[in-house]
Parts: sequence; structure tokens; C-alpha cells
Amino acid sequence: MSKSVSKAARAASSPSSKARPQPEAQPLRPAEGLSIAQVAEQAGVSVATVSRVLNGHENVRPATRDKVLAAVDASGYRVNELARNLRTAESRLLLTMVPDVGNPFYAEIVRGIDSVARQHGYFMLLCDTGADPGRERSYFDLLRRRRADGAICLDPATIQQALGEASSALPWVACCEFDPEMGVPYVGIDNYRAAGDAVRHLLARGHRRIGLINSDVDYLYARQRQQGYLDALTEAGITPDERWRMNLNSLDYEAGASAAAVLMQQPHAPSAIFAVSDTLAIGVIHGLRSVGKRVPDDVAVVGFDDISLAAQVDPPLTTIAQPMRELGETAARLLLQRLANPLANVPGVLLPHRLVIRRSA
Amino acid sequence: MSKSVSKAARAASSPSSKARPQPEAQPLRPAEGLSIAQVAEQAGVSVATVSRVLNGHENVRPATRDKVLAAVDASGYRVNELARNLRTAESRLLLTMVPDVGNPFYAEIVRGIDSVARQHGYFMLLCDTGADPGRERSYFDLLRRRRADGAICLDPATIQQALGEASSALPWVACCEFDPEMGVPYVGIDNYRAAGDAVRHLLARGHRRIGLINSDVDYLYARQRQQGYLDALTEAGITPDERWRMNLNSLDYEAGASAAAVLMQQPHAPSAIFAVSDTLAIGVIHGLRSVGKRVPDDVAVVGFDDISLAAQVDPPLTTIAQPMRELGETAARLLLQRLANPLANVPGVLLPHRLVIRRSA
DNA sequence: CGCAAAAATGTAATCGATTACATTTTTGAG
DNA sequence: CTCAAAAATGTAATCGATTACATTTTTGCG
Repeated sequence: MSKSVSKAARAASSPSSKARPQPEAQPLRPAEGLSIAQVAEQAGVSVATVSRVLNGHENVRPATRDKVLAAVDASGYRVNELARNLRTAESRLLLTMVPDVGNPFYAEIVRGIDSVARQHGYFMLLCDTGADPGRERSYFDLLRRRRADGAICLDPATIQQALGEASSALPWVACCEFDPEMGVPYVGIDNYRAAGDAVRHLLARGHRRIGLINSDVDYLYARQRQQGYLDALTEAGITPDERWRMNLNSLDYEAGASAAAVLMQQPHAPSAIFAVSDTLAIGVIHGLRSVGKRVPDDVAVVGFDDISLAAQVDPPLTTIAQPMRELGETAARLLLQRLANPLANVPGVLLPHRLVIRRSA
Repeated sequence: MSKSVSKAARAASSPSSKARPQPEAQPLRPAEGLSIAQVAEQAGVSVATVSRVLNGHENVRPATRDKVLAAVDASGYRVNELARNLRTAESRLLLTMVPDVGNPFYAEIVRGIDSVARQHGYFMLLCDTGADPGRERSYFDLLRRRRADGAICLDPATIQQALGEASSALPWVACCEFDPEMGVPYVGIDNYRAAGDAVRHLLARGHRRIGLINSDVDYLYARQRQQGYLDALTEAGITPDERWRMNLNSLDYEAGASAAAVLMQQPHAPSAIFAVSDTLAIGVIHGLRSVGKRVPDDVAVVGFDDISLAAQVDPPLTTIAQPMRELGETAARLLLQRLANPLANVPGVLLPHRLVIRRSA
């Protein structure tokens, strides 16, 4: 485990900013596997024929095909995809950038992507962007280095950054966070309307002091949801109070819990809280309980996403359901479309959301 | 989106059992990127020199290095890793097989793997084994096809199958589910002791009717935990009742909820339940509540794993903590060790567990 | 300054597949 | 049976890097 790490290896090179560990003098791994040439010899045909059989081309006589297949079976030959990939100039890998696989919302989207990718013969290269703090070099470089054929980005921070640069020429798709103006294909929901729906539900229940626990307003989705929240209040004749709003830079349970506790310390504390993610909302419920508030009797809570856990907590969470699986599947399909036809302009897609009323509000 | 899928493409070929979509007559994508040769020309040196600069080899005069770097910067050249990988015979990809990324337990392990892999210049190829029902062909074939350099398997079902076959020659590591006899490196915890600890905690609280909600006993870890449970009861002078035990083939919340409901319908229902995963346990709490039982007053619950959510539910979950992050990190390190030195025999590693007492028991 | 050793650079083989194009074999109409 | 067209197969170029080995340049001691 003591590989020497070279100093240079600048630009053009490997993961993030680290230098690529050198193979250390070893005389290139002595090709362990069989090559197509050996199989061809065994079968008494040319490499071209073997390749044709393996790739299911037409124009191979059944007898020949059988000979080849027999040789393949006998030798246990497996295609070397490294070589195939170089020749066909595709990696058959789809890069998926997630801020946090641990967040069940993203996990479910990832499954959607994975399933569509597999159906089309692609595998998924997963990058947990949050895990790597020193992410100077853009992950999109992986595309340029042919590490992946295309990318799906779920991380709002990375998406923002990419939209800022001129990355729109690269084959990628934005998911959940997007800007319709930028010409980058996207999937998402109507965040403005969704947030409005959540707030209107609380208003209908008689709440007038409604808090918002949001993520960083640098993100478009956060601004859209905030605007939906503000407009819904204003339309109901309520002047939003800035002290009801909080912005967090994390979506995990703990963040929600402590934010709720803080919010409740105010003199005119809200009687309802809208959190922009279920993980936050679940933390909020926990935080409220820890300061002696009951949900929904003292404070109502509405979440966002409808992760599978939302129905299991106590009280079951009222939330805005996002079609996570479909978001992932659609993102993958858009990307594949774009790969198949780089010129066609791929549309943006908005999927429907849905208010799921449970007991927390 | 209408790629024709070839019929043949047997053996030796692409993902799972599907045939690889044909490139469809297109005359091989016209090399979009710059090649090292072009950069070499621009810099007025040979390709070898460019390569040496890019890989940080010694013996390059600073002036030359600068020329090359300038040419690289000017041209925006990026290494084609497809070509590099073929030449160096490594994909720099680590395959990670998970039964379900949606399960927070696995998600956290995945992060551990990812972080170590990245530190060593590897990326992670994620396969959600559960997502693909028709997984006839072994995922380990991805190793033989050079799609990945090594694999970490978290899926007990896949591990069992792999241990059955003679896959021990392939560079892979088992995580969480393992058999010390098989010569395959592994990381995990002492399941027998851990389960015993959980049960003994419940015994100490005065419980005598203790239920077990377990996964399929085909899995070693499930058998080990069951044995730990049984022995702990026996040692306390209690004859285990078979009706207190349930085996599920899913670990998700719903499975736990309905199992709990079933368990409570019996005449001599348990006064405590030990579930072998926190997701199950959280479902159990929910299920108990739905049949009118309070936790921990009517029924105590102990979980397993200590996912971050465990502290956030109501009541906070007493559980056996597994060092998830470390499990993942260790698995990755063992694998890298094995890759660096294929001959050395890599040891099995048992990491410590810990009983975390909260309010559910 | 001369010259051997060391350092820098270049040339070309190589990794293992795919496939354009050339060649051979098969087919079947007359 | 003949022969042109169609089908099957083979030959060799190619993808773009890495690197062994050959060659040139630099270094520095006498």
C-alpha cells in the first residue's frame, strides 16, 4: 500500500486534483486473458469472423458461428472491453453526480437512472460530489477524458457551476435543478407551484404563521420554492415575516432538528413549518419534540419529496411527492437520446408533483 | 431512441444477459478530441515526451516540460483514458455490488468505499443487484471483461453465489456477509456476539418473550445473528419459542411494519422485538403503533446498524452500531491491497460493534 | 577542449478489439 | 455446367495512449 505518487501529472490527468499513482516500474501486467486472436486460431477462422460472431453481425454461416462459439466456450474467452472501448470510442459508462447518496431522495433517483442505463447496455459511474471537498477540477472533465460517455447531474451546486461555464456542449443532463434558458436538457418539477401547494394546504388548515426551512438560496430550486411560499402567503393576505425563514446548507436530519429548535425560540414562533426536503422535515419533527412541541397539535409540518420513510415516521409526514424514480429514468432517457443524436435539441421535461396529506399537517 | 438490438452477441459480451445495442452502421464516431500526437506536434516534441510530462516522469528538462504544458493548455487537450486504459491494462474502476442503494446502511458503506477509492485514483462502478431481476450471468464477469479491476460485494445473495462458484481467483472482497473458510478477503463484524448483546440488553430490562425479525436464513449473517439470539435466550434459561421468530426477504420499512403486526396477533405476543436492521426496526415501530402498541411501554424494540436516522425517529432507536463508513473504507483498502499484490493472502477483518442505548428499549 | 557517462528525447512496437476493403466461396439462373 | 452476383471470410489499418530501446544532447571531469 505504499505507491509512490508522482508530483507532476498536471492537467489532462486523473481523478480530482490528485496525481495518478504510477504503475511503479512493473513491466506492464502480462496480459492474463486470452485475446481474440487466440480464439480465432482455435476456431480456425480469422479475428474478423470471431468479432462478427461475438457482435451478432449478419453474414456468418451457421457452421462457422458454431465453431467460433465452441472455441469461445472451450477457452472461456471474454471480450476485453478496454480494447473494444478504445476502438468504438465509447466507454458505455454514464456518470451520475450526486451530492449525497446517503440522502434517500437521491438514492431513489439513482435507481431510476441505473435501471434505464442497464436496459441500454450502459453502466453507471457514481460520484458523490459532496464526499470530495477539494473538487477543483470539474467532474465534467471525466467526459472530456472519455471516462464516461455522458453525465447526469443531480447536485445543484455542480449544476450551477456547470451552467456558469460553457459546458453546454458536453453531453449532460440536469436533474431537479435546472435553468430552462441554458439549453441544457433537464428534468424536474414545477418547484414554484409545488411550494405554493404546500403552503396553501397549511393555510387551509388555518395556519397564519408559517415557517420555511429552505436550503441555500443560491440554488434555483430553493429560490423557486421560496417564491412559491412567499406568493402563496401574500395571496392569502399575509405579510411574510423574515424571521420565519431559515436557510441551511445541509439537508440531513440533524440540520432540520437544530433549525427547528432555533425557530421555536422566537417570541412569535410559527405554528407550521414547511421544510423543503423530507429529511429536513423528519429532523424538524424530532427537533420540535426535543423542545417540547407536539406535531401536529402544536406545530404542523410539511415536507418535500415523499421518500419512502415519510410514511413510517410518527406522525406520518404530509409532503409534496416528487416522482423520484421517473425523474431518474427520464434523465437517463434524455441523456441516451442526446448521445444517440447529438444534434437534435433535447427538450426540458417537467414531471407532475402531488400533495400527499398524512398526519403531520 | 430506436437502436436495433442484435440477436446474437452471446457469451463474452455486454451487461447482464442483454445483447449490446449495435453501433448501427455509423462510420465510427469521427475522433472528436485531440490526440497526443497533435499536442506533440504543437509543442515540437515527440509523443513520448508529451506522455512523460503528463505522467510526471523524471528526466524531462524544465524547458521542455513548459513547452508541452503550454501546448496542452493552449489546445485544451485531455488524455483519452480509453486508450490509456487499454495500454496499461487497467480500468481504474472498482465495481461495487449492492442489494439496494436505497437502504441507508448500504449507502453509508458505499460512501466509505467511494472515498478510499478516489484517494487512490479509482472510480466506483455501482451495481444495484436487486434492480436487475434477470441476473443470470454473474456480475463477476465484469471483472473478466476488464470492465473493472476489482469488486466489492455487499449483497449477501451474490456473495453466497460467488462463494459457491470458484470465483476466489478473481480480485474481489466480501463485505458484511462472508465465510472465513473460503479464502476470499472480507470485512464485517461479529454477528453472533452482536446479536447476543442486543438480546442480553433486552433480558436485562426484564423481557422474557423476545421476538426476532430476521432476514432470510440462507444468509450466513442471518444464521449467525439467529444463533446469537437463541444462545443468549438459552443461557438466560429461556426456551426460545419458534413463533417469536420471523424471516423476511426484504429489509425495507414496510416489511418490518407488516411483520410486527403479524407478530402481535399471537396469543402470547412478545414484549420485545429484536430486528436485524434499523430499517426493519423503524418499520416495526410504525407497525406496532398501527396496531395500538406503544414503544417502549408495551413493546421494546432493538434494531441493528445504527443508521443516522435511528436517532431521529420517535422513540429514538436502541440499536447495535456497525461502523459502516469503516466497513466500506476497509473493504476498499483490502481490495486495493489485493490488486497491488495479487499473491499475498489478504486477511479477513472483523470490526467492533457497539450497543447504542436510546429510548426504544 | 575532448570524451565518457548521464540525461533527454525520439522511434516504433504494443495493448486487443473493430471494420473497411480485398478476396474467396457459395448460390442459383440460364 | 457456367458464370455473375451475393455471401462469407480474410487481411490489415486503426483507435490513442505507454514505453522499451535507440539515438541524440548535455554534463562535467581531466
